[in-house]
Amino acid sequence: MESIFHKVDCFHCRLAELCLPYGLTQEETSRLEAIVKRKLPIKLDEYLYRQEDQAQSVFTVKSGSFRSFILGRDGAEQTIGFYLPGELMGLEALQNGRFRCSVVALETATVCELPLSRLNELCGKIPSLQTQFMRIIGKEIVSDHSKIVLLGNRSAREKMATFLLMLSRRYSALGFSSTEFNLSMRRHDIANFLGLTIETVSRQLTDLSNSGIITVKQRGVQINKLDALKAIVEPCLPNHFSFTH
Amino acid sequence: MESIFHKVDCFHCRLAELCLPYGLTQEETSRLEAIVKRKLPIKLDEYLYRQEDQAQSVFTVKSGSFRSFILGRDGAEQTIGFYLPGELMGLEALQNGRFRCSVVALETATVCELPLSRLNELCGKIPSLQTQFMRIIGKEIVSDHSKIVLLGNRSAREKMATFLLMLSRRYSALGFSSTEFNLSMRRHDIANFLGLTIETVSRQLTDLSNSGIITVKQRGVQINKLDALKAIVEPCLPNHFSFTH
DNA sequence: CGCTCCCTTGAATGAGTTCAAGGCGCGTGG
DNA sequence: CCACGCGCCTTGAACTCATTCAAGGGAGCG
Repeated sequence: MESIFHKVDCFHCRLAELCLPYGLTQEETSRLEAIVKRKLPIKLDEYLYRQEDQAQSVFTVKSGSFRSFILGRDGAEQTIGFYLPGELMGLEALQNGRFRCSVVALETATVCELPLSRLNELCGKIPSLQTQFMRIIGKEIVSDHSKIVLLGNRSAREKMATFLLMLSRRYSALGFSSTEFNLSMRRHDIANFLGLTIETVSRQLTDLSNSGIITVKQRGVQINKLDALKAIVEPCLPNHFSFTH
Repeated sequence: MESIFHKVDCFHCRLAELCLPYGLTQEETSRLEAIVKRKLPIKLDEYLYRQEDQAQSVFTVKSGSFRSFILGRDGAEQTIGFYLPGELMGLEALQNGRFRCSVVALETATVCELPLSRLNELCGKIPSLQTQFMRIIGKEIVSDHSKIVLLGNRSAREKMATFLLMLSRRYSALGFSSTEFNLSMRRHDIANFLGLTIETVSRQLTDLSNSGIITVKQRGVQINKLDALKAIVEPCLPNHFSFTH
């Protein structure tokens, strides 16, 4: 039974420096480790949690990827974001202890579960954990603001290019190739996230492909002209922002 | 000189229960009060802070209102949000101590300045302050997600109706009328916030006005048929959300 | 009175959507 | 091993909602 759970070992986790243990001593890390709950792997299209669930915990992605979305009364979804390894999910629950969106796995994935009560408690005791938690929260807010900018006034082409560059950037931060990766999400998810239709996303991808900037093969994407892609996006970026790694 | 500064008295502040002191004892409140810095009033179109400024503090609105926006390299602005009394500004600085957007006053306004280092410190000492800070952060994240939903897949009419209802709701939480208020922002700001053009906003307002749902007179808005306005928006809302007060 | 800024209105244009059809890859079952 | 079906994606053509372009109105202020 034990073997199907992933091991909790924050200190040796390759994601530690993107995650809560960043900046903690080995001793502090093991105190954090002690509150992490093990969890069974989550399979494609399974829910990690659902909108309106009572929230006891937040979660970090250990492997695989997730999509979060909000469901309207009319049944329409709006995808809020995608989560890659090292990223923290469920922060919206800080408001009142309820999740305000649903999260599903885009592929088989594992997570670390962090009970909120114990995490808060520990933050009071370990100042550098408190600091790092705040940094992660700040990052979430900054990232949400970028999404607002993206959705607000950008053309389909700019949205698509930005989306690819954001992924490239995040994969590269994880030590993967920044020019070649697989999209774990469906076209439908991308479209919904970008505020476009699936047809528009498809057309944008073929356009970018036809101009030689990228190569698309199913879910696989290869960026051939990173500069050209950046050139599409650059004028929209705030000065403080850069896709240069 | 002293008289042009507003007095810091969190315990008697009418906004206390929307703000950080909520849930604190009188003694705890005065400890919080002690770290609040006085600040000169900010006039129309003046900056509270600018994108890329070093961030020593976060701010709560004491009176008046603000607009936050991100400036792109091409000079294009994207309005991120509007702030009314009791709301906390600058949380994005938690990421790395820099502001990631600019904030300008929409009218003469006053703020309470909270130095981040001292606030963090105090959060470690007062658990209920830590809790309330987290609640406010959670609220910010939830609100950003609502904006993403709003910008993602909504028609101009839905956007406009949602915008008016959001304001109505927030004014009512402040003890003002939920059916009659003045817009402190220009049409341009509304348009930019909603991802529309100024002309479209203008047309939507006249449409709503022509159908008798609202009355518009310059910046003044009166909601005549709250239900009709809600009916435009309802189908898009998540189940957990309600404009009922 | 004559500016300027802010907002409204009308008509033409266009980017993205909608509708419709077809293709491709993959798993299942004959 | 092939045939079939299904989910996912692409492509084309018509349409539509919001934008763009252009002009004018009205409040506030020197």
